[in-house]
Amino acid sequence: MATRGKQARTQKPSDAPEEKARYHHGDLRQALVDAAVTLITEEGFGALTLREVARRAGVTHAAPYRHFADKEALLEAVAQQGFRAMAQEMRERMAKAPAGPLEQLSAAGVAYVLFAVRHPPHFRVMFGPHFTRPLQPDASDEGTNAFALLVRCIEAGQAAGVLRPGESRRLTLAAWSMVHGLASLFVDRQLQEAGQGAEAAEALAVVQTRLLLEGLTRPGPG
Amino acid sequence: MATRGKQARTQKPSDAPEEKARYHHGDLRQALVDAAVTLITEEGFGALTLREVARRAGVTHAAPYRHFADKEALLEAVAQQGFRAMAQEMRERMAKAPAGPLEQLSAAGVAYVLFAVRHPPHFRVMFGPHFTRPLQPDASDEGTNAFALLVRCIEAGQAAGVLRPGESRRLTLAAWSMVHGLASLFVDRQLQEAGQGAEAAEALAVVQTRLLLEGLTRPGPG
DNA sequence: CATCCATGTTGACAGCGACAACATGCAATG
DNA sequence: CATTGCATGTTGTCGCTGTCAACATGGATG
Repeated sequence: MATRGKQARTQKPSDAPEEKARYHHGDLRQALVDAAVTLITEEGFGALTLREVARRAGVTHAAPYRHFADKEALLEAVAQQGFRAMAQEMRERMAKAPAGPLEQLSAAGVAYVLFAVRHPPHFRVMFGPHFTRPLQPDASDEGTNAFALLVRCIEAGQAAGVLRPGESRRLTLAAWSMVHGLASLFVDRQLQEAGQGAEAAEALAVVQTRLLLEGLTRPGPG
Repeated sequence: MATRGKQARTQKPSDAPEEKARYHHGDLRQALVDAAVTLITEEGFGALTLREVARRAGVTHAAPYRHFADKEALLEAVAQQGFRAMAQEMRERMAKAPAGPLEQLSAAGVAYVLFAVRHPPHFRVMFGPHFTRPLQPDASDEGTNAFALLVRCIEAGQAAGVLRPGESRRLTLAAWSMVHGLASLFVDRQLQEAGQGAEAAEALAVVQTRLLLEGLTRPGPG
């Protein structure tokens, strides 16, 4: 959405095989991705049609096939964009938070939930039932992997002695399940009572993150 | 799936307006629901077609419209069946668990995750992005509401003094988020490393439930 | 036995995903 | 600058789908 802009025009095509979209339309590939997201936002998944996406991008119904093998490939691009954006938002919020491991973990979790609330189409495509083939490895590599960020927070907290020791993946899975569940419930409109805005989601995420850290059981005497 | 069987045949149609399916086919309405679930399981959501569902039920392509207003109405029936089945499985597992509030809560959570793992199509339809209109109230009323079961467990635990006091809905949301997130991650194949079987899911759900109760932070001295 | 109406069928239409054949225009090459 | 190649976009087509209207059928009711 923000990190777009035209690419360098003097580059050889063989240098950047992924960004080959600047001929007639300018950047049809990205325009199609954006149109798909807008369409899902406005009309829902049932209205997501390759032909309508093409219409909104101002091209004919077969033009998308020059950039995507099929409808699913377009959704894969949406998912990849989503994974990148989510990881970036998490990193940004963590940078603004205090340096402590618990604060970093909380920031990561809140950012995870907030991304889902602010970008429901991306979140749903990323984790929804829309893919028949597994997502390309690029969608889960280092720079775009939110899970890796959680793992690092957890291990830092264990190293600092503020988190329960043991297999870090267990703790990570607990944190991931919590924020993913909260995000899913928001996106799937199961939490209407709690309010729909990003502020409500943020407040809820903060509270729930703390609950996860401290546990549901009654705190010991003292 | 199991609780089917032909309904009483001597009943007046006006007495049971919901179960009006036993004329030519016998019970086409339920057969269509079952065929839809099977089709999703075998071929994925992309292959879910009213015409294919009709084919598998042995009727022509327009027959489903005598039982469902449109494709979405068929999915609504799948979701309702799912909500009922999930609540029932949770009740059954809670009945087999010890009577303590924590044990009951754990049983409810584990059953929630297990339902999702064992019935992915139902779970995805129930919480997925497939509906343009909100689910019928029947899908979220008493007998079919898993959330209500969680609330009762939480409040019982608070009354017994073993759970943190305060707004019960906050604790309930934490528990719901955890199990819903775990279930979603399983169903959406984000947890391949942890194994795919129901046993792996059950073990993981038990561990994660305990982690939620006790918290991620290091237990105090003593 | 006669009738009615819920249930199932047939036929049709517009829209969709996907492919093949064709048209266009940038850009590298001379 | 003119030529040419190939990435990009267009047109036309196919089978399939969701949905509707008109029609056929046969159990239940009298």
